[in-house]
Amino acid sequence: MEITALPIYEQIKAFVKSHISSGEWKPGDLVPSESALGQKFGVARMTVNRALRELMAEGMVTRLQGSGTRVAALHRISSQLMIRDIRDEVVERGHLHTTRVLLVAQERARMDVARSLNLRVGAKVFHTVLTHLENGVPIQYEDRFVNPAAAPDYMAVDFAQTSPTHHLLTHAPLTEASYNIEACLPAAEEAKALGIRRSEPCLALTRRTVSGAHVASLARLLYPSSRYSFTGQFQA
Amino acid sequence: MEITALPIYEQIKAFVKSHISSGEWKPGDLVPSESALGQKFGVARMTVNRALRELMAEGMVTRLQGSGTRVAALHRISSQLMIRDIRDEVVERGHLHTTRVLLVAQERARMDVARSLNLRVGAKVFHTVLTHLENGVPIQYEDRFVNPAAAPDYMAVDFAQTSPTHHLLTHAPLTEASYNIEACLPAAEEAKALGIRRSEPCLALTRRTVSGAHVASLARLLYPSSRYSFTGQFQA
DNA sequence: ATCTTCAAGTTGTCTATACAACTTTATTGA
DNA sequence: TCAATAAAGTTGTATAGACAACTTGAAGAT
Repeated sequence: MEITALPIYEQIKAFVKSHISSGEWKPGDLVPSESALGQKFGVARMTVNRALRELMAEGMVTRLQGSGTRVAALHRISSQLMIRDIRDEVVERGHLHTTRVLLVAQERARMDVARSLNLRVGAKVFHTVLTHLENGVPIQYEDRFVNPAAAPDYMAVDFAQTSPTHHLLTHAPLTEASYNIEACLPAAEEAKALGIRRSEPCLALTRRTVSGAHVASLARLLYPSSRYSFTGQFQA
Repeated sequence: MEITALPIYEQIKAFVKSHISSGEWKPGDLVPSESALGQKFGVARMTVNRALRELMAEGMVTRLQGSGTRVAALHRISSQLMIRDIRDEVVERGHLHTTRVLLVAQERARMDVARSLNLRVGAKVFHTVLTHLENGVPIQYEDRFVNPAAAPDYMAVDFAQTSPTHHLLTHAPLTEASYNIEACLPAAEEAKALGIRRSEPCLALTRRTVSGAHVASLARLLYPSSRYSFTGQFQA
């Protein structure tokens, strides 16, 4: 006896999933057609359609109009990645978050910055550099350029209270983002700001965010490997 | 004149998205109800339902039965992460993929390996070490332990032809995975195998995969920072 | 042999309706 | 005043059907 009767489309999803993860239906195999499954379960085709459509969105199957539904060859798995405030992250762990502001300035865009922000060389940009500390220990060095058009009030923010990420997320709604993660050794001033040796490797996350018509921000976030790593998990 | 007439539900999604990303509808605001949007667009409620349901799956809105649809507070953005074969990745770039096999052995599990694979200390495990080369240049050092229960034929694989990832994905359907990304400096033998200096930082991806009831594999993948970085993008 | 055409099967979208489940607000009753 | 009830509005699920768009393979024509 079931405690909670799952909706039919969920039952169908579970049925297909179980055949896939048991290995009975292998990558490339045809999954029964919508009408076949509809008959089998005694439901309308639209119900099966929803089940298979959601399985496709989850990357379990591929569908081709006119051809059929097949078990996906790649186990593409989506992990819920968030662009989130490191302040929230620290607080969530029950720790103390503090900030050390190293630079708040209005500058003229160098070529690389201008290209990333989609501005002309020499255009006004906001530039901030700061470190985020967890219980007094530096865990992130944040070097950020902001497009004034996307966040005109950025310079007025008290970064001791409000993180750049928080201000941007609330004042420049996020529409698109791209990132790059690499390993590197810190430059002299970065090592000094983080309180680590220059030989300690770091994760460098470079992120470019778009808000509406503007490229809002270009950030380089540096994490000492001894104090931070990216982690995640997915489930099929 | 439109070249391709988007499906109505896509048009509705675009309509709602544009109001959100323009900032006109702020986080927490009520989105018009399904029936209201249905009337506005002159379509059935089911069509609007699909649009809003997909927007919820994308994290743009939250929905509460009986209450309504609201603009999501957090811009949660999901990125499609893949567990894929590095061989495919290289071939897709139009380059030559080769493998250098350094170790294929049956061993007894050390404590850390046993714990990760959910086995007893001293249990039989398969252990492979190899480097993946792109156009002759080493780009990944792969150190992997495999649970014999999940992939009994693993030792018979010709790793010059078939990558460990490929064999595992096809013989031990993936149900769950967790990963950790960190920066590190290579050990002596790793640096040697990759042909880099010991001072060159690397990305280390540690991945644990589960297949059905078994923990299938524990892999440590090492990428020289000068030759590889993780990259991705999302779109709201 | 090769190309064309056609038929069957499949997925993609949309409708109009129905009822269930739930939330919120207003009304009623004690 | 407070609690219970009712009503209105909203989302969740499911149906039976319809037509469009597309793929595939078979039959037929050249």
